Amino acid sequence: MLMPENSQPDLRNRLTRRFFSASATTVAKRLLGKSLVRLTDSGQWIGGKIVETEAYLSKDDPASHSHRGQTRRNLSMFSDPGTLYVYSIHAKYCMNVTTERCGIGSAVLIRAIEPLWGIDHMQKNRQQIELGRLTRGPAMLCQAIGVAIQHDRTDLITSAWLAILRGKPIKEAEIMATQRIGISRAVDLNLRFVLRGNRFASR
DNA sequence: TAAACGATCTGCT
DNA sequence: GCAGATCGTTTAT
Repeated sequence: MLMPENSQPDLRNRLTRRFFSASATTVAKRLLGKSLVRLTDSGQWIGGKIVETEAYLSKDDPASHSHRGQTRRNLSMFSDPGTLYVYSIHAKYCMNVTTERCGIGSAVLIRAIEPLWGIDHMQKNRQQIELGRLTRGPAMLCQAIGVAIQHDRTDLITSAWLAILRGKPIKEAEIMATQRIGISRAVDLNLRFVLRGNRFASR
């Protein structure tokens, strides 16, 4: 399951702007199985495989931060596709990637990864040894890979330290759609996507 | 400027 | 499984 400690993510497999230029729902599904990687200050790539995402739409989605239009907080959600949107909630941070096109305001919340690279580094970041509680939730994930509010607006296509890479293709049957977690509006939309049976997804 | 509210997590049962 | 911590942003006064 887990990759050998010494294997490195291959930056040649980086996703393009085109990948993120689809609807949030499509991108949310397609991000499953991709690798989220971050270069630390000490020159080490850390991260893992995306196993859980949620789509937040621009229209007809009252749960989306963009629903009431642009504010200071959600500005980056309206940027070019492939831009990082980091927001704070409950004194923690969560990360999204914008989708579709500039000015739309749709994005995908990355909720959980399967730890693969730099596990020891992520454990230190979180003061958490247990793998099952290392990156299992959007705020845990951000803390583990050291993403915070100052990284809002980072371009995932060109950034030297943060990237998403292609992985083994995922079959539709491996994807499970459920209600999104922790929201009070538009609860009936099935916009949360999980790699079926993966132990690193939340819940 | 005050009050309320989260796209949450942790620690303790 | 549940109560409580925690703090930036939004909304009300």
